[in-house]
Amino acid sequence: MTELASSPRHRILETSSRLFYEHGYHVTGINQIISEAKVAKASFYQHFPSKQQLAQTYIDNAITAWADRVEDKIYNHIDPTERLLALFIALEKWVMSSEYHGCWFLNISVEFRDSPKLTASVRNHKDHVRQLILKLIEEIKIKSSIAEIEDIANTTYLLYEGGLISSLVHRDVWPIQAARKAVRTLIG
Amino acid sequence: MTELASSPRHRILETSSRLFYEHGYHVTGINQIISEAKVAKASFYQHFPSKQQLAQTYIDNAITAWADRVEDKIYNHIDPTERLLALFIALEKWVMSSEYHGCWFLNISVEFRDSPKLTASVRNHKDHVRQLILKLIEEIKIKSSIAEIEDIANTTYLLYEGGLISSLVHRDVWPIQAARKAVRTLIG
Amino acid sequence: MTELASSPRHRILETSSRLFYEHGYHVTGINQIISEAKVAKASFYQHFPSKQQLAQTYIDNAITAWADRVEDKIYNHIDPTERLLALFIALEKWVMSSEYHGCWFLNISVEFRDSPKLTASVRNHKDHVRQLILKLIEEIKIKSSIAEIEDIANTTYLLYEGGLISSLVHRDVWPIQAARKAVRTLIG
Amino acid sequence: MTELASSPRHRILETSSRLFYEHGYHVTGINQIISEAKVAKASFYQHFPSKQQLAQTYIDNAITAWADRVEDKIYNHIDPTERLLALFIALEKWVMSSEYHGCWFLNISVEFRDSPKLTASVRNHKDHVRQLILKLIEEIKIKSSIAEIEDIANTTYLLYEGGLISSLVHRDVWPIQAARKAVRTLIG
DNA sequence: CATGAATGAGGGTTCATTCAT
DNA sequence: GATGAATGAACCCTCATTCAT
Repeated sequence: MTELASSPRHRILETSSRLFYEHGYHVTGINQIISEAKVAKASFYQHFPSKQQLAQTYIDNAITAWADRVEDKIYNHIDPTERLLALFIALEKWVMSSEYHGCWFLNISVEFRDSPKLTASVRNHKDHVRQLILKLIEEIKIKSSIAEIEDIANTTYLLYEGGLISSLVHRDVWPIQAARKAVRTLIG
Repeated sequence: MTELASSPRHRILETSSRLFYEHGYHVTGINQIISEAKVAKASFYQHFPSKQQLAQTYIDNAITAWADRVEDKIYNHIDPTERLLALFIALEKWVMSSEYHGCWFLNISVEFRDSPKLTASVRNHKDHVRQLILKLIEEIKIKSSIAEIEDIANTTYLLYEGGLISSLVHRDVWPIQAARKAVRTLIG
Repeated sequence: MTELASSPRHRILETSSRLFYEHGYHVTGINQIISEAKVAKASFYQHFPSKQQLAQTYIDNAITAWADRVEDKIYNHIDPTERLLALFIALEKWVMSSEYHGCWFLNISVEFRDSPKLTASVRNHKDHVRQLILKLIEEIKIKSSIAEIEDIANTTYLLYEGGLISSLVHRDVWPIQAARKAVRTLIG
Repeated sequence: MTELASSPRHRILETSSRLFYEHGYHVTGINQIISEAKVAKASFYQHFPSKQQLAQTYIDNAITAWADRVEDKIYNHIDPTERLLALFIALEKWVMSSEYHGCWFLNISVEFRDSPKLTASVRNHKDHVRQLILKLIEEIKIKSSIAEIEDIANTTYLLYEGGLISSLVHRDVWPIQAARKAVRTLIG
């Protein structure tokens, strides 16, 4: 941590992250952010040149935080299969916590379909997710061909993403549970 | 047809649908809509009581249009398996047309995560999609148990949704192709 | 009566009179009038060239109606003093009916301080009221000098007007009752 | 003084007070106010949350200013009777200045007959005026009974209010002069 | 480094009025 | 004579941003 918990910059980031995630970028105004973060308006622009730039920082931070959290969950386990399933179980808990407002990154992709830079960040992140899944599948199916492994990885990735978005749509945990079940069957 | 192609109401609907889909609801202003639809501002409000209500109409129309288009594509085929795959193939064509800006309904779900009414419309629609897939799977796997069929339907649905959202994220057709391949394997 | 009770013109007049009186001219829109009067918009403009012109008609009608109503109340009595007091008693009943929203004419004078034509109508009307009071005082104080009678008439008029406006301000009947008491004392 | 004469807030208040008084609240738009006050639109809303709230501030200020001005005029005199009449004389001068557009407070009561908060402010103010008159009458009629004093106070108050509103209606100073004459007679 | 006042452009909505039928 | 669709201007208000201190 390079910044104190109560630094203005930190408060802006915390507050805006919460608001962007819960309600969306476009419906969240600067005034709401600075008011809830208890920061002066000019202070905001001292730390972030624009709202758009804040969004970029928000994404970058979210990507890092995701990686940290998920790697924790995964490498708690030793068994390769359990490592893969940990991905789904973590998501289940999150969805059930009723603070789920969709996937941070998919939401951004949708809200910023016009912004090449931000969508590229999300694309890169999701590519990493796919690589991670691929690596985990490799550990599980060590005897399978590369092509087969890639197919399973893609399928797993799509089930994961389908679970992410459908849990938002249906406001229920069943999609991510169904995804886990399908993956379980898939990897034998 | 109750309205001529050039009626103001029709033009508003066409224009706003395009803009909402391509760029999003919140970044599209009334001024942009009426200017591109070549309609006076008060004419807009003669036909729609509010921008929010226009969004609701937009969704309802999109749901109807989706059903029409998809049932066409599906029931062109006789073979049950081809019927199911037609769902994916149609999507592939759409994504490849480079006019793909994500799923109309998932986008709405994300952009309106705070609006219970609109998200309910999308949820209902996606439930219908799931029912449709279930029906198609039933035709294919006539000998399987209900539980098995339901699992396959859920998996297929999640792959479809995963393909929809991932095609937007990656701006590529591979996700929906991978989904089709997985479904092909799944239904044997 | 030159018009049927349900003619469009009549309905417009009835509705707008009620709305203008209860809420005011400027806060009452054409749309509200035609909607409550169940009249098409173009029909409205067939009968009245403008909203302003409707206001003029509204005033003129109100003035006539006032004269009709008041002369009724007054000439029910024979005793000159009771005739004068009838003016106040009628007002008391109106204020107590809790449908009192101020004096039709004073309200107009205030709401249209910029419009010479409408304020002139009200001024003429109030001059008539003053003449009426003068005539009634003359009947009562037949032995007094003209100057004395004029003073009493002016005082009575001012008490009446003060009662009218103060009943609105205080939303209570006491002002008009106090005015009546003062007049009673005044005329001995 | 907490604000310089040329502060935006001050200019908004000065301009809107003038416009509200001269032409009325509902016919005065925000655009007119900010244009004449030479203030940006957003600056307006930095100082006042809404036009309605500006009206409330306008009333409160007018009430304070009234009290200041009137107490000045009254307590310039020592003789109790002259103190009471000073109330009427001040009004005469104002009406004759030809900048008279009615009583600030009565105008508000009429224009905002639907707004309980604003009418309550006016009602309170007018109650204070009545108390002030009562106090002045007490000083004059020290030998009279309480009931008698109250009657005289009420009558004086109603004559004052009648003079206020009738000076607007007739666009002439005679009503307030007649009111003064009546009060003169009344207090003997 | 931190601030609150000030801003231009635009947000969504409603106004009184006119037009074609 | 009656209608509902269409209009330009104006409504009140909020946006992301900058400036002077």
